[in-house]
Amino acid sequence: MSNLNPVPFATTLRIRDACLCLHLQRAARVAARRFDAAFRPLGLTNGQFSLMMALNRPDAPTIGSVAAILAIDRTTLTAALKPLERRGLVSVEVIATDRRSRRLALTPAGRALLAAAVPIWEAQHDAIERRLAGDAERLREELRALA
Amino acid sequence: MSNLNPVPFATTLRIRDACLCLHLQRAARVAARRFDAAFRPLGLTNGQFSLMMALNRPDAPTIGSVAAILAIDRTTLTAALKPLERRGLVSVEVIATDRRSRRLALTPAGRALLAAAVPIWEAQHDAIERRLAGDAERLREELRALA
DNA sequence: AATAATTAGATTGATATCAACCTATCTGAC
DNA sequence: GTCAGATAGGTTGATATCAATCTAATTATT
Repeated sequence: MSNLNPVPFATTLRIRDACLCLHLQRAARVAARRFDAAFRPLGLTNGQFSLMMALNRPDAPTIGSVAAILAIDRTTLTAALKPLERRGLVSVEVIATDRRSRRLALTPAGRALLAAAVPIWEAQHDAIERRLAGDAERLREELRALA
Repeated sequence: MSNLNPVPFATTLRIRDACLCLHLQRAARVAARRFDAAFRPLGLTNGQFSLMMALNRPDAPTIGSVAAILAIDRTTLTAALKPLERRGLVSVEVIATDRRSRRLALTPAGRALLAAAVPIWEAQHDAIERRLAGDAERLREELRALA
């Protein structure tokens, strides 16, 4: 009885072609692998690069605000900070005026590593933009609309 | 010495605005959360849905071919199959003519669950396409070019 | 037929991701 | 000042992700 109404193969093909979620996951995985490979000499992943870049601002942000910027769960960010803290690249401090909050900042070593990563990002990003059929800015707009 | 050449804040802003990798990760995470929430009553994630859909074809595919379709590592697929096998939704069998390979197939229960998931996908996908500023097909083309 | 090279997956270890649930802290209403 | 509600994070458990490394099986070379 459980396969009286199976999904027709034509439906599978239609969904596989159309599913923006799958297309996004695929493209995100490929891009992540590319950047991960490029950053590997520095011992960074693409996510760690984006996280550290989000901390490179005049006023040290909190966990919640960085999680919102990266569109990740707060608990994911808590976990992601651990290896960076262990390596002395990032500091996490309770804020005195609101002891619930944490102030996130790059250490000098973190700033130095980030500076070394920027040229790698430039090269990879140029390569990726060249692969696009059309306008990179329009793609970014669509991705922003989805996020 | 390690922060003699820090990354200027302007560079941070430029990279954060431009980085396609970050934009992709963000959009992929948001889309994943939406579909995960929609599929939750069925106990499926977006990735499990895409995986099962990839198995819904006349000729049972192998691990390597499905990994290529989904653009995931073979070892990731090996791990992803485990919970679906445990739940009796997917079967994994050694192929007699090439005992290195595995034949992946949906079970009757898997086909039934997939059929129940399709209307949920339809609704979510309509909602996502409505959020796009422009043409969904052009976005898919760009994502295909990147993957 | 023996052996080298290739191919298909599995295992291990590390990080990533989130839901569900928890604690600590702050703010507002009274 | 107390207490309820809201807010900021942390912890746990499950799955996701990949690199590095391994085994088993097949194919190609000789």
